[in-house]
Amino acid sequence: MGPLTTPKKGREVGSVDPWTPTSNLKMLISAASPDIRNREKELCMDHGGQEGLDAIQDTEHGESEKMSRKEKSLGLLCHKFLARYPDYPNPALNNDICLDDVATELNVERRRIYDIMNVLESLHMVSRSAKNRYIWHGRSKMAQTLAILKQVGEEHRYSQQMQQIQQRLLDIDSEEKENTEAVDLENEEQGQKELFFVELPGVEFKAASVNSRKDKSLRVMSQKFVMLFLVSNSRVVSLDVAAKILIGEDQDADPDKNKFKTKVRRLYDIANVLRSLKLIEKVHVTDKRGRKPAFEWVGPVEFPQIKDLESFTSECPSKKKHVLESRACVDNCAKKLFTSPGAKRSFTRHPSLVKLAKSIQDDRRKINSAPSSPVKNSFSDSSNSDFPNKMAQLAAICKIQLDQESVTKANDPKPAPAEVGTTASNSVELLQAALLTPTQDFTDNTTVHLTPHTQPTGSVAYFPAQCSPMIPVLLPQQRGSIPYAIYLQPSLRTNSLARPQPTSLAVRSMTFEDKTGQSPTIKSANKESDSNPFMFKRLRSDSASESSPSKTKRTDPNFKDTSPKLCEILQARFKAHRSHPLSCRPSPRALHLDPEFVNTPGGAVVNQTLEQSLETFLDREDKAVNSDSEAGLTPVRAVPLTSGQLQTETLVPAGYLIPISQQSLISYKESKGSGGESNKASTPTYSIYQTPTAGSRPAASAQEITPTNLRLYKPTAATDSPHITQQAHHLHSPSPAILNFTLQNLGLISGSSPGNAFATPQTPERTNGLASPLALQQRGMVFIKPVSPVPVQQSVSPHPVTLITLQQPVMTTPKGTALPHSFFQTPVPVSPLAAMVTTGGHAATKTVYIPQRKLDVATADS
DNA sequence: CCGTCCCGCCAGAAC
DNA sequence: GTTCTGGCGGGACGG
Repeated sequence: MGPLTTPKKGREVGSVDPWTPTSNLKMLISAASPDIRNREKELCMDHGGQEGLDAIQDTEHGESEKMSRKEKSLGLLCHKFLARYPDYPNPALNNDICLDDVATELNVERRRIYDIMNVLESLHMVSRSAKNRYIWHGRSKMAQTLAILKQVGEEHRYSQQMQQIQQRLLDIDSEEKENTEAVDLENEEQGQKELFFVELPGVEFKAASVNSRKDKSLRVMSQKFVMLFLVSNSRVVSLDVAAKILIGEDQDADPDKNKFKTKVRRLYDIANVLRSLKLIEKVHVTDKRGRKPAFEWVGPVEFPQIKDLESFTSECPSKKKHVLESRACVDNCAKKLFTSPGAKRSFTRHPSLVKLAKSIQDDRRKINSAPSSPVKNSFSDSSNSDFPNKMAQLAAICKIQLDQESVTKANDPKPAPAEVGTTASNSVELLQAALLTPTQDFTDNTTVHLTPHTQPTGSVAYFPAQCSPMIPVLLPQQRGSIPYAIYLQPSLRTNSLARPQPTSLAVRSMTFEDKTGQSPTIKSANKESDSNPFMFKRLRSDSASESSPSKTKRTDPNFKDTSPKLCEILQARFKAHRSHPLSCRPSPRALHLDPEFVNTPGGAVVNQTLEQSLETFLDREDKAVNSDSEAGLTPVRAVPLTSGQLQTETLVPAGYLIPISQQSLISYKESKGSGGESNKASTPTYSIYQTPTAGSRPAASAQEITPTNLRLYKPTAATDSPHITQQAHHLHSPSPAILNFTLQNLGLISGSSPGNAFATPQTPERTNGLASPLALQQRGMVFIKPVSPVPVQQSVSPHPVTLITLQQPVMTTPKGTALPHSFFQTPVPVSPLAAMVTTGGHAATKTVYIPQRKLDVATADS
């Protein structure tokens, strides 16, 4: 904690006060920065020179009471605080910050510390690790954070808003109301958006539990405020304009004066901290009206990282992009994902992962032993460990899928129809979905979490989450050769970034919960009604497009959660066939979960956890199916492919179609094997949870699973190999990258492959039935929603949707993409996630964004 | 008088 | 119930 402060001079030492150290720091700081100097001068240094030190000391130790207001200012306090920590802390060291200690040492009330911490947290200079604790990150994440904030700000059109507001103020002057129009426009366009807390890639995590506070308004406000600077050309933002923009977003209307005043007060609080950070300086702008207080950005303007981020954020997020673009995005995502898969490497790279792995394993053990326990802590760990697994799984899956596909195609042309929803595009979709989801989720809350790549864990989480959401929505179609993935966005929202991030968040937050077991059950039982309101909403929204963005978004998070869960669920279902409901602890989830943070608004949601998400996911699917049919939406149809694969068509009004290589197919293993029951049944879910994957073999599950599945699904496939599959994919799939990826994975896969629980169970049933009929489908199948039409599905579902089969393998069609999707889907949440993750650590985040963008785009299009 | 913004009440979330 | 967080706005301070 205090190391920084260490050195002190005699004087300080002499001074008994706790301040001493601080004062030294101050001194240093002031020396370093003019701003500070000035400030301090005012406070302490008045006398002059050398004395400054003395003065400071004196003042400080003097008494708190005596101190003038200035001496007690938040800015000065922040300086003191900052002086205690290095700008670029050694991550290896313990950078814990204990609020109590800080408050005591700085001799201030805790309340004040919160103000500082909230602003610092908004810049990711600290992250909350637990109740009274924060972890100091210093400026190590600053560039990335600013880059992201800039992007988010751009997406929100802050610069435009600022201009509009300025015009209003100036032009019309205060009196005219005309502004309203502008405002309205803004609201309309932006409306949804609102922001979310933007999270950063690596950081996050912290204590899941802790994260949820409802608002975090100061944090969000701080980020928005910073965005304004980053977005504006002049780098100067007047206080009133900033206040208005911030007010507008939060709540429209009027609230006026008081509200404005309050906002301004807060802005001063934030500004003081930012000034201490030397990111802004106070200035004055003079317009018609006169001189107004304003702040000028004096921090960094360009961020190297941006590229990456952009790739993630901007690209994906970009809302505007056309569908085609979305495609591109997808590809990008896929690439990223794949690359990440290169993952293993990445794994190795990330030390954190390695470290985590152990802990994760431990956690898993714990989890297994104690199903009910949530394990927040483990999450992060588990997540980390999962990554590799996931990666492996993905690879394995890819391979398997390819093999299967090849095999199936070659050997069995049988119709996959049996399977409910098979979608080639699964993997892709998943990815996309994942991406999208986040966005949606966030919209509601307004906080965007960026969890980018940096941390694998987090990324992992993201993917899954992302995937899950997407999936439900999307239905890949494999018509002929054209594959598309459709992403449904409930509502398109402007905030692309937000969405994605949220997803990630959700995932992390999800971490898991005990609930899963229950919820799943319930859901399965009631798929429609209860379980997933979210799902429905999403679906609806997507399909119908009506739903409010926020809702959708929320849903997304769920999805995310679900995604991993889905995998599990699938597994569970499989197992369910066997039957067992267990409590499940989702070890795997834990993996995903990364606690990241989830700042999302609905922190709670996050917590809900994987289980829920899974449930939701399932539900969604079901719902989706149902809803589609019921609502008239067209959900996805299962169309028999030549090979017998089913294609799902989704009708999603709002959704976007993204061409994907093949989309993942979704198959419903269960349907075959267990038939509809599984789907319906929550049982499966249970089983899922219990199963294996999650619980029992956390780590292994992911990786192993894949392979296993493959085997199970199609032993044959193995033989064939990817080539065939590939070919097929190629036809369909557009992205070579994916293919490559898959190929690689295949190779990888071969390597790893322990069987998975999933696989096993499924094997018997499915293998036979499924295999033949649905080569592709089987493999990849992820499933999806299907509409009634689908033959196979019926068993599963009429509910359609849900299906998710475990099958991971399927993916083939879509080539690379497909594979990935399948991974996601298939493998239990975790595995897929893992895959995602791998890629993702970095990519993941980005990926996420992409989807969002797509969504956005879609929306736009739609 | 007005820009700043300290201070701390108090509600809500987290234990 | 207690503790932690943090929204919020009265009203003081300083120019």
